Amino acid sequence: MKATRSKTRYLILGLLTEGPLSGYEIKKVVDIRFSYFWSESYGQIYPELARLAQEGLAEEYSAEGESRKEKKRYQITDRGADALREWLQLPVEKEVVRFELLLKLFFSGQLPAQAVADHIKAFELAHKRQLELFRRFEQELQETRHPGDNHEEVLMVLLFGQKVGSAYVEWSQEVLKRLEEKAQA
Amino acid sequence: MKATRSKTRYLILGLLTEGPLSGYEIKKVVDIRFSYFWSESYGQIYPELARLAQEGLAEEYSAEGESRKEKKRYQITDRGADALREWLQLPVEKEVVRFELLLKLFFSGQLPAQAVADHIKAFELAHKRQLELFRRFEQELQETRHPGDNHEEVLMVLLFGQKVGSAYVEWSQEVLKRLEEKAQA
DNA sequence: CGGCGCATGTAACTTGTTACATGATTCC
DNA sequence: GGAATCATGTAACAAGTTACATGCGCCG
Repeated sequence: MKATRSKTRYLILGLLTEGPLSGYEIKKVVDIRFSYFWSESYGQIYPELARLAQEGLAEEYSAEGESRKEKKRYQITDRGADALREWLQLPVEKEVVRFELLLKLFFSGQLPAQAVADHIKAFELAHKRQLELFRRFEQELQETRHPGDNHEEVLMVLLFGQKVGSAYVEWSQEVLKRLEEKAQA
Repeated sequence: MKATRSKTRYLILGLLTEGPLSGYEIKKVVDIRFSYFWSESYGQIYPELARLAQEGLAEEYSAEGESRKEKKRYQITDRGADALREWLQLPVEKEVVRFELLLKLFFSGQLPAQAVADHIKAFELAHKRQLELFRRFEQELQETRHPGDNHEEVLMVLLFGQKVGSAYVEWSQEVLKRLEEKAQA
């Protein structure tokens, strides 16, 4: 059974439903907007765009007014939109996560207590910062919303980041407390 | 820069600190105990065990009393323990997560509301079940604890699963509520 | 005109999964 | 005796990252 087809193509098709984009722009959007739940590299994006074009799910787009060459934008085709919808309806595969931090915590008996605490603190700090970014992004969103966009969806995805991020931070604080108690015992 | 070395070897070394194990047993432990934050396949484990043995970080272990052949257990060497400790102290790399569910939610404008709700419900159910498993595992732990084991560490890792799992479930419920409101509007 | 950011792409590599081959042992 | 599970391993493939090559256009 070939369970997994790469999801890169559907990410691309999804983004193209909002308008034509180049490979470079796709990478930008993913890095900036999706960073907390997705990632893609150029090595994935460019070949996949070429495949999509070859299979007729996307096609090169030439702007009317703009004679800007050197920017190869693609737009989605009807067949591409069908393929996207089909995939959207398929059940979500079990997500595979790998938390190096938890591995290190699990085996931290081999280590001075301070070293583990440092790992946890770094994790806590990173996610506190991320929560701050979420907060700012949410405000930004409230100011620019207008009907017809996918605002509600964006907010629900954002809420995921916020809820999970908060759980990370709370957990960090609880664990740091326990590590301290343990050190004093 | 070659940032990432595979972490499989450190997982193995970590498990071997608690006693000799075979490849098959390692897979079992990871599947049962680590499933919510780690995964490994035989295709990773067996070759890595061979490499560890070749590099002198682990070695084949022959049980004294047991003449059970067909079971190739490995034990960690001093050099292996050093390598593990060294890795444990290195900063944790940024975890890469990919949530297909969020991708589908993000693009769900292309889809009937019911289809998205089904995805969320499946996610909610899966994590509710997982929380139930956590609860049972925690009880089991309380009954079998004794000094010298890595009980505190196990509990802290478990707490992560519980906190994050709860966040997943809460988020699901909030999103389902929003989807319903949206459908009625 | 030099450097930086924009932009496209690819080749080499690493990582990881899956499917298969093979055989022993256990339990019904 | 047949099914399930224990057990080890590998080969083929899929997925994904990184580093590099290349060149344009703009700004100071």
